[in-house]
Amino acid sequence: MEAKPPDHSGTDGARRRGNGRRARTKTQNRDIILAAARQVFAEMGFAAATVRDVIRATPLAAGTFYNYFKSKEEVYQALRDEVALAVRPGLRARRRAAGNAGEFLSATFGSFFAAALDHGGSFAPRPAAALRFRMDTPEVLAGIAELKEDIEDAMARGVLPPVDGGRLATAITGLGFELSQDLNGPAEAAASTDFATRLVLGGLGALASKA
Amino acid sequence: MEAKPPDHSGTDGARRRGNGRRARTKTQNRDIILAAARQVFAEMGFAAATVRDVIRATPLAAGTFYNYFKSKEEVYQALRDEVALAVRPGLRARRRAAGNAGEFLSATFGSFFAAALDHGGSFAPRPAAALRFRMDTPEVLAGIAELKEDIEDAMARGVLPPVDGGRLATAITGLGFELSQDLNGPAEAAASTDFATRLVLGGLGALASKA
Amino acid sequence: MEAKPPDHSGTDGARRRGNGRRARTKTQNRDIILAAARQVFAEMGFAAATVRDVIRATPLAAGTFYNYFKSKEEVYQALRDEVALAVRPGLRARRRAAGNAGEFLSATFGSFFAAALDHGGSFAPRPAAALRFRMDTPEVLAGIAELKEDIEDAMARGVLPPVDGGRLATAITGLGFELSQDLNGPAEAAASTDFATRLVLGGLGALASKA
Amino acid sequence: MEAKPPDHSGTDGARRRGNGRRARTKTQNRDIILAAARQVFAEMGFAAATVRDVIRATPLAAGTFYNYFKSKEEVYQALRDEVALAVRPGLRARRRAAGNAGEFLSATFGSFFAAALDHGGSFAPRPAAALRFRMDTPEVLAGIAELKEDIEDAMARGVLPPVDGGRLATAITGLGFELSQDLNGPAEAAASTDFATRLVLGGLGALASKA
DNA sequence: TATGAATGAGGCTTCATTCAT
DNA sequence: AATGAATGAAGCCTCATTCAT
Repeated sequence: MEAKPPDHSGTDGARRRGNGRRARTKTQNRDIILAAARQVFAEMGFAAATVRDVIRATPLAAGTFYNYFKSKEEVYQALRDEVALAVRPGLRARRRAAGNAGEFLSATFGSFFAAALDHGGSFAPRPAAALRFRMDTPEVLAGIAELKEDIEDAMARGVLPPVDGGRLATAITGLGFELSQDLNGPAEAAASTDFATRLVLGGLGALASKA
Repeated sequence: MEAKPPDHSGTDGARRRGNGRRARTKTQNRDIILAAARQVFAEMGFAAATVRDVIRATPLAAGTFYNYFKSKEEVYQALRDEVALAVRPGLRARRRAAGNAGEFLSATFGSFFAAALDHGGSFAPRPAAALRFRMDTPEVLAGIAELKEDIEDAMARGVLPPVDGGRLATAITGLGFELSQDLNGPAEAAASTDFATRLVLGGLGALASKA
Repeated sequence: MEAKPPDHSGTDGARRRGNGRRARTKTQNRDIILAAARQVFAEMGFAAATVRDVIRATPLAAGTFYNYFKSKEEVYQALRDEVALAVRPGLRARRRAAGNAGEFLSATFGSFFAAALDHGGSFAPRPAAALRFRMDTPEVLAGIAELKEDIEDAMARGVLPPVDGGRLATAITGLGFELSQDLNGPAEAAASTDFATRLVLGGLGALASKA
Repeated sequence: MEAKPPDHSGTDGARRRGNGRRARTKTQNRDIILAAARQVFAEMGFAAATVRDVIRATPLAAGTFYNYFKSKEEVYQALRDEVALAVRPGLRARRRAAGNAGEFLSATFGSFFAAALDHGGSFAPRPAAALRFRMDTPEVLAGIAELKEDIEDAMARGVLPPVDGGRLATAITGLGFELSQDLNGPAEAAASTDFATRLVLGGLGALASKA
């Protein structure tokens, strides 16, 4: 129970005043943790990640995490909120503005593959145990939910034919993830966008003529 | 080091009351573990489940687990392989016998969803924190490779139109896994099979007319 | 989550077979923990002691503790039970056999000071923060409860006069503890026994003649 | 490093709404902490209480605690000293003025129990796991030393019989602390005073007739 | 083979304490 | 002085895995 005073001196005498721990402001630290969490969740998946993993991806001390979040889940929530505010409005807008199914789909797949590329292999296989995991990070789950909504909206507007919206969203999601695994550059992203868009576009026609 | 099923019932077949030597038939323990693992993974999700959880769902001792599997991942693999082994041979035959794209696709998706259903939740998402994951075990990877071969074979036979075979296989795989996550009964499996088959069928038409 | 295998090889090649960890049997380990707990509780008091403190006073690994007890409190219970069975029956017998108040009291104080001496300063001041703590270890609490019972029994038998039994037990307890703090040898124990016995004996007379 | 009461109200006397400079009178924070500590110790026991608990029971910031006290123990000491300072001078006077042993003892025990009562549970045992403890802070030790002096003085004056003065002081101390643990109101304090006084009074007669 | 106790790494969280502001 | 975020030691406990029997 007797805590020893933490050793702040360290081994480098240049640490003092100004660029020490006070160089990191409160808001900065929150962002540092969020950034680390995003990366860690992307790399090893939310379920496999531990709070310690997040902390380790940070210059901060273990206890500092708990000044900002009570648990891994709470970080997750914050990430959701953040992404919801930052990434998705644009995609939503494009989808909502889509005048036809092709625009809707190419916006969707194009964004998805672009994001996958940006995340530099975030969705790619891990070496761990030679297994391939695919984790739904916060933004992904939120994105799926939005996709579902947008599909329903598009159907209501006549932009998409009236097919099974839930399955369509699921199908698009699966297509997107699987095709994003092997992306190796913008050219492939474009080709995959084209492929997926046409596949689903054609499929929609077939589904609509029957349903 | 690879887990091998025990071949003999050992020396204490009379240990359990009531059914004599049947109580210790070979590979029984392996099956006990697999059954427990399937249930535990289904109940709490693969990521959240621990080896201990699996053992606890078993009448066996902790050490016994390691006579059969090296890790949780290996059990999972075995669970997957079980499906693959049961499903693949028949699937291959049906695909090779397919006279048109619809038969090819419905055989593929139908088998896949049936297997997913049989495996009662092995693929299904877990509540909240236990997010979705997917593992490509060797057997599964082999299954995907087979799909690719079969697609090429079908194209050569004119059963499928000449599109990008690699992407088509990938697309079908993604569609299959994603749609299999939410299956809740045979009716849904049939509906998903129908949906996926028509989607890809229509898509193939669209892709073919351009490519 | 990936645990590395514990290093059992150590640095001494003579560790193997026979005198390794299997040299400690299950029951022995339970006793080892109990003995360590008794000492730790006596040294620093139950409330201040941690499970880690107990483990550290042991050659066992941290996790082993939890094979035997769920918590500090559970050890405490076990200690109570143990002491109840081992130490106190003799004292009880002597008190119950006491033919007069003097015998009752000298048995009580004599046992107490002997135990204090045996415990080699268990009740003595700690250097910690220059404060003196007096903790009621399990045996102490149980002993106090028994003292109360025995007093009532003795009053019923006419061995003790009918005074306030609760306060008498408390008074004897306080006297015992305080006098035991400065004991430096058997001679002092005897002198303190004599002093306390006569003090209370005389006091009883005075209390009885008024009450 | 010793905690000193702050002497000035500082520069921001107008900081709290409503009562101007009175809001920041000197030593106010020290008293706030002491009051919070008294309550927290009473509620959860000294051992279980943490500095954080005390701070949380306060409107003050964590760091402020350390402007006044170095540790939990120091707060406890201050709490004790408070009593001692309030009680000792009067007690001394009464003891020195005592014309007989009864007056001497009832003054001693009466003051002690009254103080214990005033301190509302500071000495009382906590539920279950938080066991009893007693601390002899410098002030308390000084009080005991004073008792010893007063006893010798009383013996010299013939007010107390010539018995072992050291042991008598110790006995009175132990009696006092132990009986003070269970006090629940003024009536009990009076009863305990009466009980202890008569017990020791009678005991003194017995000890004297032998010694 | 099966058993299950032992192991110790490591996850989670809270704590006492410091220190820039 | 007062603040309160940062720190990291250390408590608690569970886990995967080993190994003597």
